[in-house]
Amino acid sequence: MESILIIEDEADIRQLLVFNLQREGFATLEAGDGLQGLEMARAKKPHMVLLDVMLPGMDGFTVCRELERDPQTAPIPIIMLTARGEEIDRIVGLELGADDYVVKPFSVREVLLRIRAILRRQAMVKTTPSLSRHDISIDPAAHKVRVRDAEIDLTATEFRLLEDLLRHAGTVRTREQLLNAVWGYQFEGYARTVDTHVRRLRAKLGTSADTIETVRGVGYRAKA
Amino acid sequence: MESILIIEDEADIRQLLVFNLQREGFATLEAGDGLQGLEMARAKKPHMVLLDVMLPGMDGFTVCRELERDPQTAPIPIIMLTARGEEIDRIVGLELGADDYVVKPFSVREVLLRIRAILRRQAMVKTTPSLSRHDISIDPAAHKVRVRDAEIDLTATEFRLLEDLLRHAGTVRTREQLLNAVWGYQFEGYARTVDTHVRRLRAKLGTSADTIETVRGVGYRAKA
DNA sequence: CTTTTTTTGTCACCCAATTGTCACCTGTCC
DNA sequence: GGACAGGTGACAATTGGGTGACAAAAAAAG
Repeated sequence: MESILIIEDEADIRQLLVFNLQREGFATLEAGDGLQGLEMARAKKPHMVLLDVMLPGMDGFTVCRELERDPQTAPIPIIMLTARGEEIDRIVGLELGADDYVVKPFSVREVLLRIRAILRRQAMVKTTPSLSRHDISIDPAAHKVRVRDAEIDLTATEFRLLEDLLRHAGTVRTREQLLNAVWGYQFEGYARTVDTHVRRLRAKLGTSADTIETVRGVGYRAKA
Repeated sequence: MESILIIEDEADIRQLLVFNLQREGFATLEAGDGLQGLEMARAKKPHMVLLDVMLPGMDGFTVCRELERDPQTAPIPIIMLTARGEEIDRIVGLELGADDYVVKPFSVREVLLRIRAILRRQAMVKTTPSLSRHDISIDPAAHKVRVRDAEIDLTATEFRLLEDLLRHAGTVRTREQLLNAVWGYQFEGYARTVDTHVRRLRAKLGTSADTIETVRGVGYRAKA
């Protein structure tokens, strides 16, 4: 679960954020001043920091700079909370290495949107590498598949299925596992739906169809 | 070294700016009234102009307009110095082509930050390369698009959409990603707005419409 | 300022591709 | 042969994207 550290001296605002973030499924950490926040960030390595600019003791800019300086905490994205909407604050904040800022008074929705945007952006960076097994190579970013240099057309589901099998090449994947990975956890349906998709996939793979092996009584496996 | 022209009649303020800018490593040019400033800008082609609104003779707005009109000086960014903090001044100033403004009395730090911000922004635009894929070439700086040597007219949104797609040519972009990149992260609306804009974009691209491919169940992709 | 034009975001409808399901077939292993 | 697991063809339901229309919003013109 994603943990978020809130560094904010006003208890009301902290409460508000904590309540809403938890409701949205985030774990929260709280700090009432800059120094405490800095220490907590170092100790707990949260996935994100919401940082108020106006803080007693060490101000938000300083905290931000410190977080950026420590290689341990530098990768943690920071969203600045600023009371004044002046351009100057924005520039300074982003120059410091903050990833985004929200101007107070903010709507909780806005904060959530930005948190999600940043997390998504991060998730994207760890882009899945392309895979090659035998004559099949897939490029998840482009969503393209080539069999022996010929590009083939797969539907979205077929693509995810093939990707999962290749990613676990050499390992048997049960229908259950495939349903979870390809269809998602909430999928409740006919287990043999998998069979149908494997069939369609094999048909499109043509001569390389045998890359996907049937393991009788267990599931399917891509040749290692 | 970056040279900055200061057009300001009050000697004290000019002094203050000159002193601080030089300390920060900028070269400075000075003009005490509008006409002189205009001439100096034409003659010296500074990298930036700090322009007071209230000037004897020719006022700042007029100078600004003149600078914008002359192709020789038009690319030079202008920061307006205004005594009144009224919204109207700001709008007029920016409408005239000024890049930013600072309200007097200003802090030197603020002015420096804005100068740096603009120079950084410029550096960014400069390094934004123009793109070409297949028959389409776009020039982000000039905001122009050519399809097979014929210039076509795109709206702002269409342009950003095309730019994003081309910049990620060969990679599928989900509607979500496009909304983030083209519309901004705070956009929360109908995801299929993207579809409509893709349609409009394709219509304008004419024969090259197929450069933008639909990846069913995933998103859109520009041909690599 | 008001009016006009352009741009933009939504929506409803349509059609085709995709998908899940089932009944039936085939092969394998006992 | 019979039981069982998986393959297969067919098919209906669903989904996803294209499209035209439209009103709100923004920009430009007067």
